[in-house]
Amino acid sequence: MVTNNCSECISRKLSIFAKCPPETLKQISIAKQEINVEKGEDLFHEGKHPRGLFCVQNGKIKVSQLGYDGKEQIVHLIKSGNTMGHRALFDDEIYSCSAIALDESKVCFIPKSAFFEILSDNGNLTIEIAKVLAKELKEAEQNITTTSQQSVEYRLIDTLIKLYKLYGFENDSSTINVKMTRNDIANLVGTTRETITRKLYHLQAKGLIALKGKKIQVLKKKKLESYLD
Amino acid sequence: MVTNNCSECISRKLSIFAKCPPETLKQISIAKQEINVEKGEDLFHEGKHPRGLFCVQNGKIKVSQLGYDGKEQIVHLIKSGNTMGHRALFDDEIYSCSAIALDESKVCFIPKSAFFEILSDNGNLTIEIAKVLAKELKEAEQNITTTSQQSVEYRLIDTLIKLYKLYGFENDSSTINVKMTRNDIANLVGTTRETITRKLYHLQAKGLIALKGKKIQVLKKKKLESYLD
DNA sequence: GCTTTGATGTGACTAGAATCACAGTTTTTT
DNA sequence: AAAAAACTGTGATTCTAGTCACATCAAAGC
Repeated sequence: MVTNNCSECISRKLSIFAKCPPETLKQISIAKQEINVEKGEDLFHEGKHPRGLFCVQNGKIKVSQLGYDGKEQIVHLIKSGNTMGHRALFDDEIYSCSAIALDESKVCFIPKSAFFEILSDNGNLTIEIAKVLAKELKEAEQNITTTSQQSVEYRLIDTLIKLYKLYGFENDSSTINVKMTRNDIANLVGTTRETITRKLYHLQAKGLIALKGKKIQVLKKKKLESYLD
Repeated sequence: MVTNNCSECISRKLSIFAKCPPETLKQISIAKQEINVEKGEDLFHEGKHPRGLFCVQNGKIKVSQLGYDGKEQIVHLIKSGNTMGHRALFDDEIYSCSAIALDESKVCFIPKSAFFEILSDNGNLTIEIAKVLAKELKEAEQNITTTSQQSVEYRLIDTLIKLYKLYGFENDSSTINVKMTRNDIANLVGTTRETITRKLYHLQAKGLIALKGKKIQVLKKKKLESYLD
């Protein structure tokens, strides 16, 4: 098995390890193992005990939790360079979320003990993690405000914008570069599948987007974004 | 002016500074200043630049943000020992929330520069903050799921339970020890004032609570909590 | 005291979105 | 290629909670 060195990982430059000195990267390279997940497979599961940190080399992953009646709520979307499981490692509890690949993904795993050793050798890294947590907390708080105050249509537009800001567009620079089912979109927006179907058609009828199977093409980006003002 | 030493502060034992060595406490005691706020006054305000960390000695404070049409959403409630502003300090942006006293409160303020100096001398403290952020993030994520999946009645019950778990009961061990307006409760639950009025009366009609002006007495704690199963 | 302001209660009405049921379509598996 | 499974679209219906309007009540100030 070839184990790649983190110093050569392009995704690293987007991650909390971006500014790590070579020694730290070496430590991580030795400690880590690489995992490939297929679309639909999970990396960790709600209720289980965290065993380490995940750092995504490439792919797309949804982090979601279940409501009391089993309905999924997606609380976070992950792309290259993002870490997963840092929340649970500090909270020191069982996972309150599951991570499921939306696409074939390559992920590095750093076991808990090795991770905390690396942290104790590198104080700046703890600060980087605090920054990520702070950013995620801000986003979550804004999400609460939006969810409890805005209509489904507003939240859907907000979500579409977040999707292309996160995963970008395809070569045509207008088709959002992610494949999600209507159900996934509903579980992200916080509504039902049927309502998402209707609202997407409504946005299409207004000429803002074009539906191409599971892909969504954004026709009027500026106008779409102006809806949030 | 008498400046109290943090080593003697009872609220400290509940705070991120609980396990700090005496040297660190001395540093903080010198750097901090004490602030008294009256009910309704604010400690910091959405849009302003963070200047430091707030640590609450006693009192009750709401942390809220405004939706696009000016409607308030309370995203956090604060009691003795809690810190405020840590999120903004790491996120390094303007405040996305305001902190307004629900009651007369005494708060210590540690300027940003002093705070980061103390952090660099004490690596464990950064970990404590990461733990707080992780806990708050978990709660925020669960809040998202509840808000987007549950009815107002469920969320109101959930909120009442959270209120007495946070602020406790009065001497009768049944009246929740906090005074909030119907509007505050609505902005916490994520609904309107009128709906909160109606739902509170409904819970009273069911014999679960008794309304005593701005105070709420919990008559059937077990039964109330069983609604969330 | 009286007055003003803010907070609360209540009814009538409306609408946005959930739910249910089923047909049609796409994707995956064998 | 056929069959099975998963996903999507659509209509009809229901209902929760938002909105509006106004009366009442409580608290704070002069």
